[in-house]
Amino acid sequence: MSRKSSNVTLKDIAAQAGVSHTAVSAALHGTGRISDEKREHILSVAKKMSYRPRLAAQMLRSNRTGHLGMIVCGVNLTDLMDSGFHGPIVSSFIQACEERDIRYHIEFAKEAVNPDDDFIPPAYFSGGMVDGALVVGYCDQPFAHWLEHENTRPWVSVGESAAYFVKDNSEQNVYQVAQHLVALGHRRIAFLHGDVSFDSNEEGLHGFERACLDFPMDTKSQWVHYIPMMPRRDGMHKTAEWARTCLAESDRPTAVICKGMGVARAVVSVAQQLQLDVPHQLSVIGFGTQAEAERSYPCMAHIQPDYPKIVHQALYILEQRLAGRDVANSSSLVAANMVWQDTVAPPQD
Amino acid sequence: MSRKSSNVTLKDIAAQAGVSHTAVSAALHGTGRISDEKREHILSVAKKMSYRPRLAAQMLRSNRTGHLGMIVCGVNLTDLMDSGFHGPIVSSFIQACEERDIRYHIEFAKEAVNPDDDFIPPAYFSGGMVDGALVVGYCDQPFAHWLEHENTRPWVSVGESAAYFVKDNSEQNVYQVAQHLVALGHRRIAFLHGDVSFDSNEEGLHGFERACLDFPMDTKSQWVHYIPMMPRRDGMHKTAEWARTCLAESDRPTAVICKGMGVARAVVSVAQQLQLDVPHQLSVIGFGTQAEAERSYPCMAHIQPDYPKIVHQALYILEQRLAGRDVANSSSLVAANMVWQDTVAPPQD
DNA sequence: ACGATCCGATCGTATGGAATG
DNA sequence: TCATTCCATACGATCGGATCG
Repeated sequence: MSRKSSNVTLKDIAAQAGVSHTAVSAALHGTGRISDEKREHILSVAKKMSYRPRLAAQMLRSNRTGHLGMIVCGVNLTDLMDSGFHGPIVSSFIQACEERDIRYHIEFAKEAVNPDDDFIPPAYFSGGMVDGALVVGYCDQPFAHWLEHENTRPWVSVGESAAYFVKDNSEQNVYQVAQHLVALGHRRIAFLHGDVSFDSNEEGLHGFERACLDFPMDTKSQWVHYIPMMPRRDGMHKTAEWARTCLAESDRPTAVICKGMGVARAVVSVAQQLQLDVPHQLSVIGFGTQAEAERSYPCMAHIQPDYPKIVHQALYILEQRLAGRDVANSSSLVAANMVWQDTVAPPQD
Repeated sequence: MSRKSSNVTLKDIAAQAGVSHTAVSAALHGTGRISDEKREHILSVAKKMSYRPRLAAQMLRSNRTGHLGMIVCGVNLTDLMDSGFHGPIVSSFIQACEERDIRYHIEFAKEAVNPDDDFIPPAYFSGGMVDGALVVGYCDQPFAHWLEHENTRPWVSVGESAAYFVKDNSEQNVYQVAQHLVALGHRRIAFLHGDVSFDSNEEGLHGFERACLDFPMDTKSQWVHYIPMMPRRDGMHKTAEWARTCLAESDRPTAVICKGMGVARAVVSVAQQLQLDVPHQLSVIGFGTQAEAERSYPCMAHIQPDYPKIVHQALYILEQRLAGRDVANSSSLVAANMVWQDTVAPPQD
């Protein structure tokens, strides 16, 4: 029976050390109800027997787990790691928890295939294996309802509005990118955006429109263009088509803001084929992570949501709620990091 | 006390339904010791009270968790998702488990900072929260020792040799890429490889060397070149430098095999600047995922380790061991998927 | 004798209160 | 009185054995 735990328990240590199992428990927890020399002895025995507490027993007994959860919604598992949002958020969460020695568990919300299926709540969260959780992305209706009405544990939303939430300030980010380009001398600026049914894309578009009103920018309707991202190859070809058309004209844009690093790469590639120098004759900026940007050649200027900070804020709010404290700011918008390397410069005539 | 579980238990349901708590348990499990009408009644009550079993209690009582673990080693958390290996493996594992309704937990091995620190075993694995685990990547010495001597649970290695392991067949993959290029008519083939202190890179290099012996290939020493990947920007610049030198010569290579998609992109970009047509005058292939390949323009030919299959095999072995069955093949090498789109063609004179 | 139902012990840990010196 | 030490119990689900009609 290879699955048998064969694990050392408190009793085993107690027997070995000649004390009661409660003494062992006390020793391991540093609750001061035991003499120093006995504690030391017990600890050494425990170490020798390589004792590991049984987490399930601890959780059951203490009715708190000391673990936090992350529930990821609305992402196709095939491209979790390619998602410009979910991937980095998950990654930042892991990193934040490891740094603070918080135990954590990540799970994925199951979306109902057809509407009359029973809703299946996230198992760890509803099974009491975590004290609270960050909920990432868009929750579908049954899940939102469940969170609201049947769930008693605290949670904080990441990326979507809710009672407690933290998200990227997409509107302001795009606005600032435009501002920066204008300050460099750009007037003709294009914006290739993503699906506006996603909040962040819609907000980004608003930011661009606001910039058009506030700054001396020339725009044409075909310069604000929607690129569908899926399937990916289509998206790339549509981008290239757009670029071949718009960049060939004499009053072509001098800068292009691209939602997505792939789109930005396609624009750069077409520009080079048209003998346009990047960045001096055309500046290009992509939304995406630093890693993606630096795997482009030339290294792409990029706007990267501050995922670590977003997660940090969300964890802070969650911990306040777990501690039963009131939270002053129940929501926050986090500014992105912008890096202007290699593909952005003042425009050249 | 918002953390209080406030969860419905078997007893609550029993009280509500006017039966004993064991009857409820029986009803929920379909162990046939209860009459159909009572079972139905109990189930309806349980549903109405939205009962969720307490996982910790189940695990404690039954001494088996029904959960599998994945322990990820030797990756800097900052670039988990950018790692061409760990990211896709984790992603495939999640997907495989979700598809099969296996519960799972992913954790990251803590590497000792200095050697005399006590080794900290992975908490979930050693805390009995999983029945067994896949161990991904290179385990450092203390961890390997712990797995071997202090651990009693079964595990299967992914990506490194061990008693039970599954990994990518890097040697054969590169060999086959070369074979394919030769068959297309290529003779002058370059290979930009990664750090050979990683097994997979070393094996890939061996595969290339074997191909050089077996097939009619012309090689020069500078065509087999090591590109350090970190820091990333340096890697890209070194690649570009190499390409500017080697692709300008009259007897330039007609095909380049690149370890890493960033490297491949840089080669394509320099080639285009040198007015070389890709793929007709230069074929380029990168190792990496389909998603990365399709975020390049033109879409990059690529070699993608078959991560889903690797994980599938590893899970199979693990499940065999958990069931106490003997495993016929305790190890396996998995062939990669190769896609020749857009950047590979027969050479043109 | 048999199906339906229930009781009680159990997993490993944590803790208030009792007993020890 | 006080510092130590230990006992009994509870957490929630499971399952062998006992009970009932």
